[in-house]
Amino acid sequence: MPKVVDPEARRRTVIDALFRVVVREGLQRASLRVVADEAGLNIGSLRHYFASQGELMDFAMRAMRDRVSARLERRVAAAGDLAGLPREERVRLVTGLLEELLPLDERRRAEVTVFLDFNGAARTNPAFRPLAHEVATGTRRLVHRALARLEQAGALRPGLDAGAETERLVSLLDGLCLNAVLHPEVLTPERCAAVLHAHVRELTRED
Amino acid sequence: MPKVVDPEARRRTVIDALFRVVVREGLQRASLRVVADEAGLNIGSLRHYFASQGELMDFAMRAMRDRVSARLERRVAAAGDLAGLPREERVRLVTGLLEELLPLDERRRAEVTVFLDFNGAARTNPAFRPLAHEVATGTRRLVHRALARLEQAGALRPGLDAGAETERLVSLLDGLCLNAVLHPEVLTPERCAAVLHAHVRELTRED
DNA sequence: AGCAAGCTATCACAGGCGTGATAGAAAGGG
DNA sequence: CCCTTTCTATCACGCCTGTGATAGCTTGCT
Repeated sequence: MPKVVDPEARRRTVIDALFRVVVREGLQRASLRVVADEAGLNIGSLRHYFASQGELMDFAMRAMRDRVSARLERRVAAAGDLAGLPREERVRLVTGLLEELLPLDERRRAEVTVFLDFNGAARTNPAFRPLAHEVATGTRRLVHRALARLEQAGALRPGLDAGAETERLVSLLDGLCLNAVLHPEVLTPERCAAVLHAHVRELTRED
Repeated sequence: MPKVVDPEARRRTVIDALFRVVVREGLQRASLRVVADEAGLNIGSLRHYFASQGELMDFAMRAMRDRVSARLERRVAAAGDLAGLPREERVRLVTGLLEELLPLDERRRAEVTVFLDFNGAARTNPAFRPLAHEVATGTRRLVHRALARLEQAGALRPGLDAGAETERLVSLLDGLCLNAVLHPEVLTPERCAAVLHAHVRELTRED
């Protein structure tokens, strides 16, 4: 009966425009008017799909989380059951999974940039806090499981506390993201990956 | 001839108010009117000491940098020449210096919070970029020197690349700051310090 | 054809922002 | 005392923001 537009697709183009604006000019510049312009839409049209600014932001950030976590789960699934794999293969797979969290190409760079801005905003914006908290615990769980899988294979150096190492690795990854996004000329993707590799190598080194 | 107010002191009270606002409500909420209210000043009065918003921000961020770097230099000076000190003493001093960069008490927590917001803004605000870059290279230099001092004492594990370890330690510190500020309930000051201690211990461990 | 629902486009309003301009108060030096 | 400089306090302007309201267009079903 109505028009022929797919609302799902429309919302996707809008939040893609939002992400472009956030990456280019920051979250605080992502007003309804600016995003609408970026999407080539009229603001009234945009508001037909997102009743309010809060709704837009909420939808966008959930979409971002879904996109990333889908990629991570795909990667985990592709790795399959690690049981029976040789030690080096496990280390390689786990490292690849952790690399997925770093801004090593343009796509991941954009995602990480948005996440950083969003997390920063979540500190003072109560509306963002639940999702930010969820993402934080989600990555912790992922990293913890990654370390646990190494431990199961006996690939982890003995005497390491899994909890403490999780915290260390999570903070290292976040710090790498931060520096790679804010100072890309000093922390290039190559150096970024190299630091992660060195860290994992140290965790899995046998004495 | 004029009034009796010390402009230096006035500016300090203003930027202290600014810092309080940034910590409590974020950098983007730190408008001239809000900061003036927080300082108990009229906006016109505030503008007598800071001609524009840019000037206020610039002054505030430089003041923050000066405050932190002064504390760091004091600490370095207090440590004095490390030559001749026993290995464990060196490690202890270096660890203490690095702890100065973490939000382990309210003062450092406020500083780190402001710095994170400021750095985030610097990504898209050209006016902030020079100072943000300077701070970033400054911490790198500090961390690099700290590691070098350990190396001089033979306290560093052999086979470590100083440059790579600097990058790793800087990112770890930044990540710890980020998580401690954004998720204080999961990364408490104690855990934060513990992670740093574990890292330094690992760097200085002999096999 | 015509109705209804989905969609696009605009207008208006209130509120916050930085800033230029300006007027008045305060206070020490002549 | 008064004059000059510093300081405080307000007003107004233009811009941008989110949002409520509304009118008009498009499209497909009956």
